[in-house]
Amino acid sequence: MNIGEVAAETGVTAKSIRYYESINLIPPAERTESGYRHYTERDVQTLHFIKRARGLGFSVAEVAELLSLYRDRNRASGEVKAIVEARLRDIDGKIAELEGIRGTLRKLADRCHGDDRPDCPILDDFAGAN
Amino acid sequence: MNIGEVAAETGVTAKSIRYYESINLIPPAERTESGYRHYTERDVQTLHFIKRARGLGFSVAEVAELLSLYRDRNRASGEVKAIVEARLRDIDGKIAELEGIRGTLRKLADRCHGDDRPDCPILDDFAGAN
DNA sequence: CCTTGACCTTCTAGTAACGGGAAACCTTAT
DNA sequence: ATAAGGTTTCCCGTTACTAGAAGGTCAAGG
Repeated sequence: MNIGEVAAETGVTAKSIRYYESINLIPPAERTESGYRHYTERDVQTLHFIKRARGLGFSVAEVAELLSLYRDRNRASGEVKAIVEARLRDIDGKIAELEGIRGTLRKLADRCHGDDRPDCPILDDFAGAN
Repeated sequence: MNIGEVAAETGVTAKSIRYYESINLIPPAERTESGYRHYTERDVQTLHFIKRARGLGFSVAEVAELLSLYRDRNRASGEVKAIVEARLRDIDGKIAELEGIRGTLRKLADRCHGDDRPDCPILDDFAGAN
């Protein structure tokens, strides 16, 4: 398969596939005589793995770790779980932060009448008024 | 005040202050004879405003809009509120996305024993096993 | 055989919002 | 006078790509 077919099948763009190759997330693809990249079913599976992990918010660096654990038939599942737990803590922190912000903004927005008048508690707050 | 003093007082780094000037978020600072930037109390207030808005997750572009509304004594509070409501929708979307991911990862992590054995439902999932 | 259009190749530049660090200049204190 | 510490500009690096340019390749149709 060439890169376009793989892109269509995996949902990873050709640009991204080349990018992943350039940063060594995936090994360099085989080339046809004319220089086109050529992929096997195994490469497609790897890209599915990457897409899934990226979709769950893992950074490319984390995906690289996960992939290397995936390829190591002797890995300890504890290592994988540790990465996932770290990501979960990260997510919990982000959700908490966003909820805090949401609470603040919700209160400010509710106190702003939001019409043509210039009076605005939101801007007053940002400007430091109490 | 020097840039360093302003940085200390506002919590915005000198680097960021120069950056904000470079992108015209704030007007160019006055300069002393020798070229040092010189700030007034008003500049400090503006930076407090920026810091507050950035801390609530508004992009620099949004902060620029908010600042210009803040400076316009005739603005309609509705414009401000619209920006905040848009940000709130954005936050709701992000929280929902993160909660979805969290649910998925939580389930996967709970099914992984996380010890020295290689067997790992997390990697199985990423690899496409059902 | 030639052309056309859809692919493919590499390369560069841009994105958001700065942080790091270099080289050179200024200020303040001793 | 000199040392320490602040400031200046400038360029690179960060994340994970996307956009686009210039040019080679492949398959189909006339």
